[in-house]
Amino acid sequence: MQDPCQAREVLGIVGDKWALLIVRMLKDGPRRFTELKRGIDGISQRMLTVTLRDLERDGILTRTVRTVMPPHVSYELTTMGRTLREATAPLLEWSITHLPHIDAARAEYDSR
Amino acid sequence: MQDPCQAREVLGIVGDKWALLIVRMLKDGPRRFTELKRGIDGISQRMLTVTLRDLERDGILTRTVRTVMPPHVSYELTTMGRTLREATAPLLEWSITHLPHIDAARAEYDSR
DNA sequence: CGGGATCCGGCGGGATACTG
DNA sequence: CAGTATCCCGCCGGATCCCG
Repeated sequence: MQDPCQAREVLGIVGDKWALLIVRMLKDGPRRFTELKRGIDGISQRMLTVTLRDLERDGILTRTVRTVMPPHVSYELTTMGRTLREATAPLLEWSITHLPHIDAARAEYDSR
Repeated sequence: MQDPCQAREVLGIVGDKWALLIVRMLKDGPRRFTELKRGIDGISQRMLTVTLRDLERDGILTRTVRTVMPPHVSYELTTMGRTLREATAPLLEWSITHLPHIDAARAEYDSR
């Protein structure tokens, strides 16, 4: 709670603008690569791949490959991933409720 | 809760790796520029200025200037800023408790 | 003290083409 | 379908100098 250095490391995960969106998309169970790509508006296939690898490396999610044709790869939150998802839930709720205020504040700031 | 587009906008704030650290530093009341610079390890003067401006623009904090010599500028969370701080608290707690696990997961992943 | 202005190097990340 | 590989541009952000 009082160690800023530790907090900084985690912001390497959380600060990634795609990571939290991926974690959020996995909250109701495993998803396939293409499902994630369709569900996360604007993400390139490259960034989806890279971010998924990072999250797998960090132990946030697991990658399961079914070697058939066509391939079938699914991603699922680990136990730790689910706790992360819970920890970020308040933040996402905050987002929804306060975005109008933020937009208003910006508009007013810019008008000066 | 179910609008990913809105969530993305807020990640513009949260995704900034310095923003949350600044918000966190202001949780116990107003701080001066130099206090923040000293308190946030590794931040450059430029990024501190830029990030503070952005947060002011978004209505997260206020900037108060006392025109004396030497100048005295203090930053303080707005009401909305304090709610953001509360919303991010679980995430910071999560950080502290899970960082060892993340490091372990990384080490194991890299060893393969 | 708390910035603003400028320069510039690195890399984040998009677009495209190719594979098992 | 789920990637990898390559190219390449933009801008993030550090370093430095100046100012009220």
